[in-house]
Amino acid sequence: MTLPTLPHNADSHDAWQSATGHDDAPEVRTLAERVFHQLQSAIVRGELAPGAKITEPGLAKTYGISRGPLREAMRRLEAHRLIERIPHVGARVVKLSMRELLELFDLREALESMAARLAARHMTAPEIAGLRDVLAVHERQEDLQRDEAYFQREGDLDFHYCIVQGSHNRMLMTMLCDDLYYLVRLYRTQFSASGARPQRAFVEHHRIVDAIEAGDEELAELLMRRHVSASRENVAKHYAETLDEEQASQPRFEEDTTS
Amino acid sequence: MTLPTLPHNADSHDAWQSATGHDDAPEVRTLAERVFHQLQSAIVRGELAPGAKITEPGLAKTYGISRGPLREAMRRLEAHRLIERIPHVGARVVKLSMRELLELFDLREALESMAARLAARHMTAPEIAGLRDVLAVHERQEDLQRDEAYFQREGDLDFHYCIVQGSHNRMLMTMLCDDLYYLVRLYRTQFSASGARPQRAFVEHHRIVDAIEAGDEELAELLMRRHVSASRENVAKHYAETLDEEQASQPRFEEDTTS
DNA sequence: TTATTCTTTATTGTCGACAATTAAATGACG
DNA sequence: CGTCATTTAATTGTCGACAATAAAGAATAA
Repeated sequence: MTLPTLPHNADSHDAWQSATGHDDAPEVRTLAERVFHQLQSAIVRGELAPGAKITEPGLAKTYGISRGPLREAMRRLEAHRLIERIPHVGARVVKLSMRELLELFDLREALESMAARLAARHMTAPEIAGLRDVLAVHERQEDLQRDEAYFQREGDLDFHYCIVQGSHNRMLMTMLCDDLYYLVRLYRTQFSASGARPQRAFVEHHRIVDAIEAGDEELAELLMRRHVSASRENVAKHYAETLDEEQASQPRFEEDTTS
Repeated sequence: MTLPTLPHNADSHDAWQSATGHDDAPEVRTLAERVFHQLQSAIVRGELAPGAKITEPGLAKTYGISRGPLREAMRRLEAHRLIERIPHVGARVVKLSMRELLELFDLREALESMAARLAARHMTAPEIAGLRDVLAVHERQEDLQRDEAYFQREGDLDFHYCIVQGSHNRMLMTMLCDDLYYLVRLYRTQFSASGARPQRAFVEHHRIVDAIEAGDEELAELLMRRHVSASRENVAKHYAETLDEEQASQPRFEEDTTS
């Protein structure tokens, strides 16, 4: 075996460790990454309509870059399930069906309940304090603008975001925060989700934090599970008719808005 | 190699629906896809050593293609967490640490227990019959080559694969079968995993199928949870010393084997 | 000798052009 | 008039070359 005569080992190895993508500063060192974030934001905000066709020349012209970086950005969007691609055909912004939305809730129920359990096991005192602060901020916001504002923007996700963060499980964090939460946000814009059960969700959040603070893994998991499940049932009931309309309406294609 | 006969879907809309990636025929319609599968197989089989540096010109020359398709394949590998990339620096085959391996088990516990619950709810009679067949095949194989062969190859994964399939949840199927299971297989080659609890796992598998056949969601979920958790504890105990060795051994870099 | 700076070299990021494939448009035929 | 084959247009897949960046090595000064 040859001697490790590489003096740069230590530094670069640490660099690889921290390269898993959870730095505070988002990755914007290349054109492809910048366009990826721009497109991701545009899709989640609804600026690119669900089902809209995406053409590479169109977007390349829009963002003033070549097709090379754009294709890489689109590959990442496809991996995050924000667009769908077919070889030699093209790409479209993903259009969540009711079925897929419910599937998404099942995933969240499984993963976030696990996150809550791990959070109850691993969260430190200052982390829990920070979580309380998040809830306090939400309380003021809710007190300010009354009803059904809690779920509207990032507020609710902030809470779940912190829980996942507290699980200290990097893979779980990546999977939920980097992948699924963008789909959740997309659904909210797509279904113009007026979640509309603010105070109840708010109470549930508090209960979950209580369980985490008490270190009660079982309870934290159970409460989070109910919380997500209740949200799922709420959506399923509220949009029961949407499922029918969806089947009835023809698969009308959104036109390309880029060229 | 035979030329891939492409099953051409007539209705383009159905094509979009089925484009989520669960066709029986793997997607090999483009160079990038072909190289992606080749690299994926090479990594999982250990032909590309964990931590080995990957250079684009090297691989492009090896596979006889340009850097364009290769970069797309690498992007997909990165999304599947089989390689790690740093802008302007390069890519390496992922090197699972013990911590990440245990994190992976937590994920599997959450997702597969949910899959078992959903399977108990949604699996049809013929699907359950097929699952029994899988177990029967395993029984013969185990009967043939006695010990610790069950976990070695695809055998164990086949079972879990079928359960996930039975959940009828597309997102769950994608997440487990297309993403995580390749990491699991990678870990087995990387840690040369002699799982070594064949008959017990075999019994557990049977119990799980029983619960699913009975339609007992709660029990199926609980048993699958215990099953994965037991596997996790088994690995954690068996490789408790590996964690120390890992910290002790210098982060020796695997050299590039492509050029 | 050791640390620092500069040079060199190799790899990655980006671009424009060409080839392959698909979907739509046009025309012929029953 | 409807159906099928052919042509046409546009988009995607692929390639090679150039520019930008970072790591490795050489040279200089303390």
